Amino acid sequence: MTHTAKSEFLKNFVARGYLHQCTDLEALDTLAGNETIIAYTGYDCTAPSLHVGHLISIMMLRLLQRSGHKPIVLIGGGTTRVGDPTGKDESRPLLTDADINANISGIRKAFERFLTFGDGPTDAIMVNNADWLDKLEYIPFLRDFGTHFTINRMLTFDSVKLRLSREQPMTFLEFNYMLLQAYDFVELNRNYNCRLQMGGSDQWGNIINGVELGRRADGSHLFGLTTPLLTLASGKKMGKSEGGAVWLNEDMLSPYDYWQYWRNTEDADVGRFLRLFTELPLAEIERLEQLGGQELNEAKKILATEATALLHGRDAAEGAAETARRTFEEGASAAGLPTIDIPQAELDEGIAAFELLRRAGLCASGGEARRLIKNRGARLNDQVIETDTAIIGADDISTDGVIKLSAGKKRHILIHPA
RNA sequence: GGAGGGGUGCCCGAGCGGUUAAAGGGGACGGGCUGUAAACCCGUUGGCUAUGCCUACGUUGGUUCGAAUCCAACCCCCUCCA
Repeated sequence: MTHTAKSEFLKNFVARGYLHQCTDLEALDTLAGNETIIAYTGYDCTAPSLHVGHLISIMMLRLLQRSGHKPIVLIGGGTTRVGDPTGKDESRPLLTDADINANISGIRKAFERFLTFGDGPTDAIMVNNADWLDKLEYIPFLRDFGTHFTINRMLTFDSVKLRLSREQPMTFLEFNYMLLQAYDFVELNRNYNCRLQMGGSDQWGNIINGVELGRRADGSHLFGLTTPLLTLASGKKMGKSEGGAVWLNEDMLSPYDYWQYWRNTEDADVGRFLRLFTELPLAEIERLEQLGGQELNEAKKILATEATALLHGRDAAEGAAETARRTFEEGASAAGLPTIDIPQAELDEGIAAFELLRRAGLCASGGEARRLIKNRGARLNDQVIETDTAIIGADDISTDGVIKLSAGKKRHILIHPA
């Protein structure tokens, strides 16, 4: 990696820490300096929303667009029906077409926050590989493209090799995944003049296949670019918050909880995350990551607000910051915390504490709630709940007209009588 | 088709007739220390309108006072052979 990037896009790409591997950095840099690159990243639609694990690649597409190039978001409506075996020991359960379509519309939402879609030369477009994969004819496909793959080579790919070496089954369906994904690149190149595929480092093998297939089938010079696999400084996997996955869609994770996720970044990750997940100037980031000890918390708040603003908008981000400030720094039951409605009549009657914790979504079951209370981790209006059968009722409504229910120090819910 | 090995809780994995809601580890959650961090220490970890009841060791049936543990059939996975 001795090449020093000159193009706007790759200069920033490298400086902000997105680069892991590239098939031909020098040639890509030249291309980026001379013309508008059309590039794509593929997304499986196995869940109704993307999550923070996808964020680095979304930011990468955003950077691409802001550098004057054109992003294509490829939704894997077709490949999801096959299932990417990469990094998995077991086949995924096959999703129904209805599930897949519902997931596609959920996923679309997040992209609209980060990219500008439209018909212009650098406007992003979204395509679904089901549009061409579903129509493939078996024999013609095998004759046109199957001849460019040898089983010998396919067996050397990690996605296959790992599965086999661990004596886990891999079906022929899954084995075909890499052909189909490679074919996507060829299809996008032919129809949209797409030259570059980007993705996480775990997709390197799949990306290379596409690049090679394009060269063999069409003689095209295609490029692949990957980002590093992100793990936390402590070695843990990224993307868990108190209570589950960090989804991008607002209906699955509130802006407040999203803000909290970034606020709780480990010290050692702050600089890296500021570069990857915000658009603050690099000089500013360098200053922030110099902060030591407790002062680093200021940098974390900025990270949280900037990252949240990109996804949920500036207002929501500042609102979340303010709610957090009042909750954590003043210990108040700040408005803006996630809220649920409970009918006034039920509150008048009184609800058992364990039951309310479950209804509020703070605990998955009544038993879990009882344990939480036993461990002195449940609080009602900031007072520890002593017994699991305690009754919460209208008397507990504070002067703000709500009841604040907490599980641990960080998870709070406001109960609103309705 | 044949021979052998195997299917245990969120995951890995012990148990191989009763004291087993099932060792141990991981993960997760809560508490402590801190800075809403990491590391570390402690606790919890099937469900329920709960001193009891229900569900659970691939499935179904059987033996037994009693089965995750023994038997039978079936399903699935792995390895070798054809």
